[in-house]
Amino acid sequence: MRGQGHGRGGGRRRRFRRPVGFLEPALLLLLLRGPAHGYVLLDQIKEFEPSEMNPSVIYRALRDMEERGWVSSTWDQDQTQGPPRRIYCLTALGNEMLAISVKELKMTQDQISYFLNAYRQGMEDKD
Amino acid sequence: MRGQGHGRGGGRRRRFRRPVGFLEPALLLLLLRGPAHGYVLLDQIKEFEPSEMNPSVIYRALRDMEERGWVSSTWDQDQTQGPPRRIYCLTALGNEMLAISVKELKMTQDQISYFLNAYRQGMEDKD
DNA sequence: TTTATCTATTGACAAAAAGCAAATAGAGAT
DNA sequence: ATCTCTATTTGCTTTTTGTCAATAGATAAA
Repeated sequence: MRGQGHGRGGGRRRRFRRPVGFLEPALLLLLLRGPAHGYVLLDQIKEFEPSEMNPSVIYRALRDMEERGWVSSTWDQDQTQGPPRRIYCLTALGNEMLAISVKELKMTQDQISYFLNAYRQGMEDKD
Repeated sequence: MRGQGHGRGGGRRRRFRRPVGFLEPALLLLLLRGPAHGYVLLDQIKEFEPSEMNPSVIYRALRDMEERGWVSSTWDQDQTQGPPRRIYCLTALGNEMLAISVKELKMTQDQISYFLNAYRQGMEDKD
C-alpha cells in the first residue's frame, strides 16, 4: 500500500472532497438516525430517492464513504435472516460532512430558484 | 450545419435522453433569449454557474446538443473581432427539452426541500 | 433433498459527464 | 514580427454513475 490512506483498498492520495449528488448525503442522514446495514438502507433510501436503486450503488457509496472516514462499519453479531450484515455508523467527520452537504444543497436550491425565475422571465418576454 | 447522424463521430443511434446537470439547461435558457455563439455564452453562463468554466465544456455541450437536435448552428456572416463564429439557435425540440428541464428542476427542488426538512427534524431529535 | 426465494454483500466492466491542456487560427495593436 | 484578444476544436484523463452477475447464508416448499 502506498503511504496515504488505510483500510479496504486504500492507497491513492485523494484531495479533500465534498459529498456529491444526493445519494451520499441521503445515506448520511439515514445514518444520523442510527446505525444500519446496506440492505435496509437500500429500502430506506426510497424516502429521499424514489427512483429504483441498484444495490451495488448503495454498497459502493457506503464503502467509499468508509474509505474517507465518514462512516465506520462492523459485522453484525446477531443472527440474521441471511448472511452476516455490515453495520454502518456515522462518524464525527461524517457528521461534519453532512452539515456541509446541507449548506451546499441550500446553495443549489438558490441556484435552481434563480434559474426558474429567469425561465419565467424569459417566457413572459416571449409573449 | 452538422446534421443528425453523420460528420464528426456520427453513426451510433442514441436513445432519447433528458437534459442532465445544470449546464445544458442554462445554455438552452440563454439561447431562449436569442441566438448566440460559444464565446459569448462562455461569459453569459456565469449568471447561472458562477464557477469558472473551461471553454471546451461549453463548446462540447453545444455540439452535443446540436447532435441531438436541440440547437442548430450557422456560421456568422458579419465580420468579427477574430475568427468566424458559430451562431447557435434554439430549435423547437430544444424548447421542449428546456421545458422538461424546468419540470425536473422543480422536482429536484422539492426533493432538496424534503431532505433539508428531514435534516432539521433529525437534528431536533438529537437534542 | 434439491430447489426456490429472500436476505446480504461484493466485484468487474462500461457508459456518461466533467476537467484539463493545448493546438489552430483570424484580427488588430505595438 | 510579435503579442494579445477573440473563437473554436481536439485529445486525454479522471470522476461519477449504471448495469450485470457472482457469491453465499437462511428458510420454506416440493
